[in-house]
Amino acid sequence: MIDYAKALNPAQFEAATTLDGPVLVIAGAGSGKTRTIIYRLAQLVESGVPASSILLLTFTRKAATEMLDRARMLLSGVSLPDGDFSATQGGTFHAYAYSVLRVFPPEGYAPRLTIMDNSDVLAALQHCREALKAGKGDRSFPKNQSIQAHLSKSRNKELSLEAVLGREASHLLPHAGAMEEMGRAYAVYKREKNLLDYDDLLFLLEETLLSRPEVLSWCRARHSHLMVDEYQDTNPVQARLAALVAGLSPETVRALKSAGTLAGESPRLDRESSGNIMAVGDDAQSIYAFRGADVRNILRFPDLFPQTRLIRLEENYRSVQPILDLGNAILKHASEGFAKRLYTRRSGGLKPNLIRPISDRSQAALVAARLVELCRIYQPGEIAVLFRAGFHSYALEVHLNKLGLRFRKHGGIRYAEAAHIKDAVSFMRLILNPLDFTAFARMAGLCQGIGPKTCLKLHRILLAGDETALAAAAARYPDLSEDLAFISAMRLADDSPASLCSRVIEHYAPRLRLVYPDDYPRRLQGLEQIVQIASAYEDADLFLADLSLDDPLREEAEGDSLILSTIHSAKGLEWSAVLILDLVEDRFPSRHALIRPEDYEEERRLLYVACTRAREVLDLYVPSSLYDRNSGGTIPSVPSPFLRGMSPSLFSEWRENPTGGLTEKIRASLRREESLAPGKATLPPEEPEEGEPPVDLPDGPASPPGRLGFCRHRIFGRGKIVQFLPPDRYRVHFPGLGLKVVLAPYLILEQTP
DNA sequence: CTAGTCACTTTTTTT
DNA sequence: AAGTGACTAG
Repeated sequence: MIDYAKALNPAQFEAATTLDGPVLVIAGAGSGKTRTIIYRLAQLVESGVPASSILLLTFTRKAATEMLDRARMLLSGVSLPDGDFSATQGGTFHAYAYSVLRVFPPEGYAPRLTIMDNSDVLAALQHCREALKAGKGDRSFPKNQSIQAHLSKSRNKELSLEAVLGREASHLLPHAGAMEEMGRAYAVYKREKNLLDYDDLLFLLEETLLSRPEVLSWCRARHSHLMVDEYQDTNPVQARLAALVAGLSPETVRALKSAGTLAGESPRLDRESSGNIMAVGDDAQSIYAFRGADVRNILRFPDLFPQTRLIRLEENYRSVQPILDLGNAILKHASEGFAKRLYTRRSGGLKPNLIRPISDRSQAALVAARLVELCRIYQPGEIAVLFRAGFHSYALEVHLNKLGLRFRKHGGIRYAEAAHIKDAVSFMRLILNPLDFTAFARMAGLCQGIGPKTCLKLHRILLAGDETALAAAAARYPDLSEDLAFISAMRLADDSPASLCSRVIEHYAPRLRLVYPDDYPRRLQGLEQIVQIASAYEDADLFLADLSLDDPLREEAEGDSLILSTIHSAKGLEWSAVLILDLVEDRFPSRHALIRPEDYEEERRLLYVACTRAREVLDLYVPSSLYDRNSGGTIPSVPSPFLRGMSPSLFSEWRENPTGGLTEKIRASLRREESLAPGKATLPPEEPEEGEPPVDLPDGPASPPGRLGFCRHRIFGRGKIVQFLPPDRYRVHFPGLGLKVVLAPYLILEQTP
């Protein structure tokens, strides 16, 4: 038997041994959350709950399998009726939704559903755009990328498109009608072709569970115990799905859906259900609001389940105290007061390093040198470089390649979205789903002489279902004829996913050689890899779904590679040494997050998440200048407002000297140093200083008189209004921060005498 | 209609 | 650095 009381602290013990009823665990960063979940799994199985009745929803399937592996190790040697955790299902909400919808296809859909990834959606939107002639010749019309982002946001946040645009892209409001029209065309497109996008998975599952009691019962019977990790990052549908499966009545969920909250209503559990749900999360680590996640979900969990037992894990086992001090300092300035203070019993530890390279170019060199140094102390897999956005690491990647340092990049481009993989996959998709126009277009487009128009024509023939007519039309294009013959042969073959895969590659390889003559071998190797992965599957459609949902191709040898990762992809992970890049304004916080206070706060939590990934070493890089692709030169940068004004005692400060070495700076804060520099005013975000804005500002076109003058902004402080941008924005110059465009409601105008 | 070239912007984060 | 739009020659 496992000695749970010995292995866990009292709070963890309580969480791991509370097996019935709703539980909410608020787990601070590094507080042993994973450990607690693992022990609870073990405890559940020990107490006789079949492993197959436990559903573990996490943010990646990798996180789920990792937990299950560790649980299996824990229970090895303990003989149990059903100790095999492979029976436990775990993964994302999306993967779970697919697993149900696959068994119960929604009304109007054929049983074999194909899941679209990002680029498939863009291709589909392009198609709709052409069909509708939307925004033709209009340069101000949004790009597909942006249309996709806003349509999806509108669904996930459950707001009208207009509301979403009004909040974050009001310049697109004139196009709201056309965008909505495209959205409708896109919905029709998906349905006709039997395709689902990521959002459909969630909403169609909800629709199914609400309208078909037998499916709901099936789900509840299948999984009596539900655990949801990273609950602070669930969006409203996800929260409703979890609540439904856990036993909340469909009526209650409907009320929740229409009102957004349960005002006055008292939630009801269905009698048949167990109400066994454990939500785990940390409101201070909520970083997915951009895709509709709502922190209020975790705060209101007890309203949904009134009998909820609330457990807090507060002791930190991960980081040394100086790192926690910085984390606490970051949260201290947060506008919503998180009553949170991380502490550890670990004593000692180094202060985080605050390093100021001369430019972002030299930052890459310094980081690379530092990584070499750290590799002498830690395994490469114990070291990570984190950054705000995928492209921030490009310069570093070049350097690492030059030095021959192996690294793995997390986040950014997905392996499964590489062109050659998508090519091969589109053959497989077409074999499974003849209606999949997206795949058809991709395949046909590979053939010489076929463009978008021909493609459309051919597909129309294909839809009519006349095989001979299609063959006749394709006769003009020998490549295509071959492809079609190959596909119909494969449809009859009924191969295993792996052999299907290898036969597709065999067929596609000559084409690959023509299209990518330069790196043909590398790409072919990448393709062979997917055969390996496919061999783990019994059903080809499951394999393809996972390819879109989980990117299993990303797995590679770990341990001997450094990790480069976006902060979002670093969620839930930890390393001995963590280096954070580009802590300067415009990059971190991202320039997109400066307009609305709530976005700005999310950036702050993002930095908090990044810092709390580190166990022992934490380096923060603040380059003094950034390469500017417009001018071709470098421009001075402003340190991130999250760091300005922080006590210098939190850091060891280093400055790059002209020879490329580092000099330690003793007890001088960024802020002091900056205000010593002549002519450069500094404006710490939370306590703005008064400063005369420069007079030689570019003046905008004529604006209503009397409206210009000075104003205040909660984050940026006092600034001079330079230009009024109808209908509701101002261009304002903030001393030390430069020009910003700000929404009028966030400004307090000063009276001009 | 396709396919190639050129200039231009755009670019957060994920399922 | 990649994707997009416009333009032109076949």
